[in-house]
Amino acid sequence: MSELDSSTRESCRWRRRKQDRPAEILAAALKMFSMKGFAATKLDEVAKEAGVSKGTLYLYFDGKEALFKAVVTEFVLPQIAKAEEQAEHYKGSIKDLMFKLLEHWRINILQTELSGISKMMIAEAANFPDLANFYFENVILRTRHFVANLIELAIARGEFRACNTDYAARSFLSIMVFSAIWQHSLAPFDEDYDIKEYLNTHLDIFLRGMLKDDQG
Amino acid sequence: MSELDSSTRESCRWRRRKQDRPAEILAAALKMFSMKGFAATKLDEVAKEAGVSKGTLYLYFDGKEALFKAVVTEFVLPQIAKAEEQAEHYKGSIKDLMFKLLEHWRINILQTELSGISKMMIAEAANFPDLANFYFENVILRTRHFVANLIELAIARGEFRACNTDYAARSFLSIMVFSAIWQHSLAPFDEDYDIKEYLNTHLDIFLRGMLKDDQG
Amino acid sequence: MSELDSSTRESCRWRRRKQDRPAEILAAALKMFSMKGFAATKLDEVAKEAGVSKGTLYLYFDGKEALFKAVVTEFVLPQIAKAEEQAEHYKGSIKDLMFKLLEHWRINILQTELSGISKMMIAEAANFPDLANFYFENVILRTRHFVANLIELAIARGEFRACNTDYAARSFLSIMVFSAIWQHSLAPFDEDYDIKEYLNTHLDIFLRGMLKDDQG
Amino acid sequence: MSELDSSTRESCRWRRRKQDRPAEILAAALKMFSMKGFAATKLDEVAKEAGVSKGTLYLYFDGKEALFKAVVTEFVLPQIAKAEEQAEHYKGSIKDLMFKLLEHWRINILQTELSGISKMMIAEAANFPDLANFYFENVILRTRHFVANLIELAIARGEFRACNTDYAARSFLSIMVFSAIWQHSLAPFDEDYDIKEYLNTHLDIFLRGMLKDDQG
DNA sequence: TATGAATGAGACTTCATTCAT
DNA sequence: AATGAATGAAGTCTCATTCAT
Repeated sequence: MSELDSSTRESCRWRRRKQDRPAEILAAALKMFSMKGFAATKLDEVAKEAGVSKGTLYLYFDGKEALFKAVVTEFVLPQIAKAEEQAEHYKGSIKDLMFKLLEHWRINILQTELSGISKMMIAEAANFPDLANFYFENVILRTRHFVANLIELAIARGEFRACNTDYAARSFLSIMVFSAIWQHSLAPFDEDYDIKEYLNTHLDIFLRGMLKDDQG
Repeated sequence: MSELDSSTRESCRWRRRKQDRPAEILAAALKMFSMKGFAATKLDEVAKEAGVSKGTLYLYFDGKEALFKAVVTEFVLPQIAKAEEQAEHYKGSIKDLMFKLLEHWRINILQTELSGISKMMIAEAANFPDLANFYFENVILRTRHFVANLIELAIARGEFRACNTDYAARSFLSIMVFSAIWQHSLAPFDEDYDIKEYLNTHLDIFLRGMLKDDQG
Repeated sequence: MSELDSSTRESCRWRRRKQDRPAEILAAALKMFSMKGFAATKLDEVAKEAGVSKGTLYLYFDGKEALFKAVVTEFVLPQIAKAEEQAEHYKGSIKDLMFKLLEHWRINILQTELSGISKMMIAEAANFPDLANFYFENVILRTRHFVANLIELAIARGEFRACNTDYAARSFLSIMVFSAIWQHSLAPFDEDYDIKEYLNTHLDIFLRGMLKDDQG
Repeated sequence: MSELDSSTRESCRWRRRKQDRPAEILAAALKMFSMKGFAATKLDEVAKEAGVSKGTLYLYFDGKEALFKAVVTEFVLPQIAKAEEQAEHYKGSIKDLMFKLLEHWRINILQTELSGISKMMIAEAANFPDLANFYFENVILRTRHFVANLIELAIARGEFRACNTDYAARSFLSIMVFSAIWQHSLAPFDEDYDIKEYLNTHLDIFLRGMLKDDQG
């Protein structure tokens, strides 16, 4: 991996690329934190995973907590922006959009290290109140409004039946969040677990429950 | 258990309460572990919460890991037995039974410390593989079969539409598990969160999605 | 063991014999201390070996150190008295007396728990200076004088050649002490070790080295 | 080793002396272990003695037991090699060689910290069976064969009388081992103890007991 | 007298953090 | 910028000792 990458960057293959260091460290930290949790992750491991020395971590981050917070904030916001963008330009039924969103979620989040962030926040919310608050405001609330607006739109269009859009959005989002959490906890023990099937089934039930009777 | 015991120990107000110690310690440990996670919980805190000294913990449990495992195994199995029993004697529609189950879940689990166990297992599954496996087999699979059977019955009765019962059960259960996890993570930041409303909305959607068109 | 003993004492078989407690505890302590050393011996083990509760130890001894000191002082002095008495009444050559002494040593000390005391003192001398001093004065010096006197007598009798009796006594005694130490350390690994053969060979060499040339 | 290294590390007066640390720590550990025994030695003391912090010990050794084992194995084997080498090149009587060996033992072992190893093994053999076994095989048996061969040679040469060479070797070695043990236990209380006199007397007796009558 | 539950000081060990190189 | 040896605070665990019964 490093061989190929380095050859594509400038001409100095033999020297380590300093501009990539933060990203490499963040990726390593995301991997370790989401695997083992905050406390059980040793900075030694993160450093080794990132291919740097332990001291180097401190050149880029103020410490373990700061690294943890950086992982959450750096990786999570771009994803939300992407989702919102995807929705904005979408022409078609809300039902189809929701399907698309889940598919995107499955491919770009669930099946990557990014899904670990959900588990990390769940596990460490009580130990990092300010981070949890940031996450809640900027991730949870923002996506909830986003989804609630979609549902409202669907109701206005006559696609969904009238309902409490806020709680309907919570329901939809809990499908997504739970799938991410599961991925990083008990899914490894759940032998015949098929993410796609799970998401489709759950979305199917959700949509049948939301659509107006004359739809579907 | 408490009724009988209390009559025999009335006289010993001070120390020497060997019979009660394990339960007191387990309760304290559940509280601390579910609040702060395994690693972030100090045995000092558990001891203080239980009203004993640090050394006393070791009279009843072999160490921190053993205590953690005991918390999970001791508290979780009785709850499942209760749920199964409740279902067994139920006369009425599956729809109503599901409503009852969620209500029981809300009152006896979500609003007690017991809901912390779900978060603990999610957070520590990777660090306690054998415990996670035990939990998966004895809690997840068992409840999943239990719910899948209910759904199958509902389909046989013509109450629910035909579907993949295994994944439908996963959907239903993920509602429950997620509500527990939420309770111990971001719910404190979710100011206008109403558990009852959340559960009802989600169940409503679920049932609308499951019921045959001529039902409801 | 307890059945027989108790039946021979008074009539109360069912009650524990309080007058034996200290001796039972000392015997148990000697066993454990000589096996595992002072620090590695737990009072729990001593109590269990003695068949009493841990708290009972404190009724008879002031603590672990006091118990250790009692083991050394209680067991060791009677043995010396015995040896001295044996020598006093002996009619015969010093050579034969030394053989008898070693035989007595082998049978009554080496092959019993008592030999552990030597190892204990060697191992713990630096940690128990006052005990070591007591042991040195009352055991080492006393026996050294005793043996030196024997050698002096043998020289006077023309049985042994003239020599530094003090150091000759040290040599003889180091045979005895070393055999005891070996017994409780590496003898278990020394598969074809035969105590009797060892003592006889060593004594044989010693005597050949001490006897006047015309003796033997 | 020290010559070369010292020239390369002259400049680093402060920290960062990875090359020397293990030896410094081992020396400190040997001192403390042989003084106080395994259990009574605190790693704090070893660290202080070695001039490093407690944590540093763990950079070089896996823990207290590993440190103890390292002390035994690292210090003991070179000594045996030296003794064997000394004997191999010796021209002269076995009697003189034994005198030389004891002199070497006195100067290079007894009067240095190295003699503490004997006491340590005696004291802790039961608590470290695998280490004791290693010590027995590689130290005791090896030196016993070495000495037995010398005695056999002396007999073949007509220098010593015929005897059980194995047990004669045990006798000779027990002189050496005992002198080391004594050094680290009761010698401090033995005010007029003179190592040289002790060894010479004991060797004198041993040799008189071993030599053929026409020798000496 | 005897018990054994309870204690808490003290040891080993880990690991985030620092800093001279 | 990067290293990694060194640190020491903090946590887990043990066990001699106490004391109410």
